[in-house]
Amino acid sequence: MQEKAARNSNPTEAGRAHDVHVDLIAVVVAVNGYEPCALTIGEADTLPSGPFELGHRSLQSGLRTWVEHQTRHPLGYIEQLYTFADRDRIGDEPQQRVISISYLALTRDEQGPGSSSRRWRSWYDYFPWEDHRAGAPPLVTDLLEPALHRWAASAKLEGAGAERRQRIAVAFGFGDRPWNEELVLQRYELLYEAGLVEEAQRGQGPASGQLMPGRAMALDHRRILATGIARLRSKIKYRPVVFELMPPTFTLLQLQRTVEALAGRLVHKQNFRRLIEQQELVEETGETTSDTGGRPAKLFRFRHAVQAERAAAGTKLPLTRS
Amino acid sequence: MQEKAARNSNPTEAGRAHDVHVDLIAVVVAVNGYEPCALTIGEADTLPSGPFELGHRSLQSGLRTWVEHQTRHPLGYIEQLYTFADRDRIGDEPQQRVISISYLALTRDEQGPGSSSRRWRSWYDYFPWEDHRAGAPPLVTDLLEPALHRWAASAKLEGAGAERRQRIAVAFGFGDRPWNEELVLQRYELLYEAGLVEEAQRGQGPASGQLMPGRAMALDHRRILATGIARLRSKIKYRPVVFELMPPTFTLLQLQRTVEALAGRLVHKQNFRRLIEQQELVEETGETTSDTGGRPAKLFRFRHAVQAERAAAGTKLPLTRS
DNA sequence: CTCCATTATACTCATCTGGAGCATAATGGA
DNA sequence: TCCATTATGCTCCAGATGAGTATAATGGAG
Repeated sequence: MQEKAARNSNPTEAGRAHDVHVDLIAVVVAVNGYEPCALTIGEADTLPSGPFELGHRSLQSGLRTWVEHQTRHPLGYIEQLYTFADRDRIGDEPQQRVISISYLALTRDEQGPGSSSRRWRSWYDYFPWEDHRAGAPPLVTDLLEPALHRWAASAKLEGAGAERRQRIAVAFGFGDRPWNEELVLQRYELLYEAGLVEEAQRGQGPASGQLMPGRAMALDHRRILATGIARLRSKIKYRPVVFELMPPTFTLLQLQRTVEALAGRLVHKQNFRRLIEQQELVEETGETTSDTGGRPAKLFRFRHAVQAERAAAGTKLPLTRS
Repeated sequence: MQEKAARNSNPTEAGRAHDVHVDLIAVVVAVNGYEPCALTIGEADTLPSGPFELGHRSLQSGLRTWVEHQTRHPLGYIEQLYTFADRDRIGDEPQQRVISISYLALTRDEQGPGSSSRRWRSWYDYFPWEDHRAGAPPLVTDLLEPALHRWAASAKLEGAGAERRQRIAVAFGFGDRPWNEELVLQRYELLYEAGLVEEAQRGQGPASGQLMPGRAMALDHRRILATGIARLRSKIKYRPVVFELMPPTFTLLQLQRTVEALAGRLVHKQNFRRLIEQQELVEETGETTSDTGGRPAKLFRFRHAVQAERAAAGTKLPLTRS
């Protein structure tokens, strides 16, 4: 009844509202051996997914069902990423509309049974330009930068070249700009726009032009993966989500290496510890391990209590205290 | 073809994937007279919305079409909010599944023609407990706090009461905890869970128990509005989106009052200016106005260039510089 | 057994940033 | 002319952050 009130007052609505196919799709992340990995299925590079059905209690539970069926891998933390619809990028004419509701899930790779259909692959296989842990990869300055600048130079409209150059510089940190690890999606979309990734050339006949290194994925899955990486890189900075990827106990260096794997860049060791400890995110277990070589390291565990205690603001407004 | 690869490897898929009705729904925000307003339609408290159709080029353009048809109001900035599916909250049995893809849009109230079907209403009409510009509203301590604590006390399971009390304290800033203006959705959901808002009692027969002040909305629109407010309150802190709500030129105090209207709390005047100016978000027009009383104020305009120049990180990791 | 490479952990120091408040400058109206 | 009011500039202080130095435990090489 209220349903009606909500829809009536528009002109083109003449009963021809039509239904749409809805897919649930997951970016499942784990960090294995300090490599950040995404879960894929089949031989193709495909993210786990499946249609949203009547039987599903909710979007999340539907997603859980699909992923666990397809990969035999249980999911822990889940959050919604984004809802995509314009699949025209892939080049298939939309006879019927498909919508993809994407999710980010964090787990650990407990090697259970049934791992045949599941495959972890480092996300840097798909985005080799994103790993700056050993400094900017040569690939960036040797291949990406010149290719992107050629694309900028090929702009037809007045001023469009300069605008492209600026977008490129901001996204990739060229010139004296800083590298911003969060701009994963912007970088991928720039490369797509410049025709430098395989997905951009699908449906265009035989491959034309030079492609940048990095595995392609099915459909628009690489874009969805980029969205997930960007979200995670952003989120680790203001929410204690890294711990979803850690074993129950760990050393501070293990924690640091995991963060570095995700962020794709190195952090200052002493300051990292200070940050973690002053926020009281962890507590000592009392045990130590010398598996790491050198002086034995204390083992810590996540203080689950912080989840409830805090809500983590992130002020950037000069609020008044009183 | 790859489509197939993506869907084949799951067990329950036996051709019975079914289609779903997809609605696009908008939280359209403007600040009128320092009151943050949402756009509603009809007599009911309903957000503008309409079904996603084959004719729509993309989700966003579909949304634009609906909102502009329903309200004759052009939209500027748009971003996706969240995709909702579990309408069971409203109490209607799902014969068919409905999915709502919600968007946040920012505009200014240029009073054009055809405003009959449009209606701006302060979002504090719906969430009176969210306006802390004049300090915590009496409503919070006089009504909400006792009612929520009664609910916490009514918990059956062991420990559940304490857990509820903690959630309440964090969400509303009780005890010596700080008020966090971003937790709009958590607060609404707590009140919903506690049965203190009208929506929670729909389909439950005649109203039972005491309701908190604040207008209800159709369906789950109030939850969607809460999501939009939360997103906006968070976003103004790290992206220059306020300017979408400002006239072309403005004084710094006008800008400040607008931010305060959105955040629901006061900011420190001098520090606010410092923040704005050091980030070079605005530039002087060279003119002044004395409409404000007292010493005439300089007029500023937004430096649109910053959109391109920066990408705004938000580091919270102790990165190494080299 | 000693030395050394390696990792862990504790401090120090300079700088930056954000929260607060004081002081001075222009207005219009009483 | 005085005053209320708003605008705007500047100082101060405390806590957070970036960076580096110093010391503590290990295991393994010689």
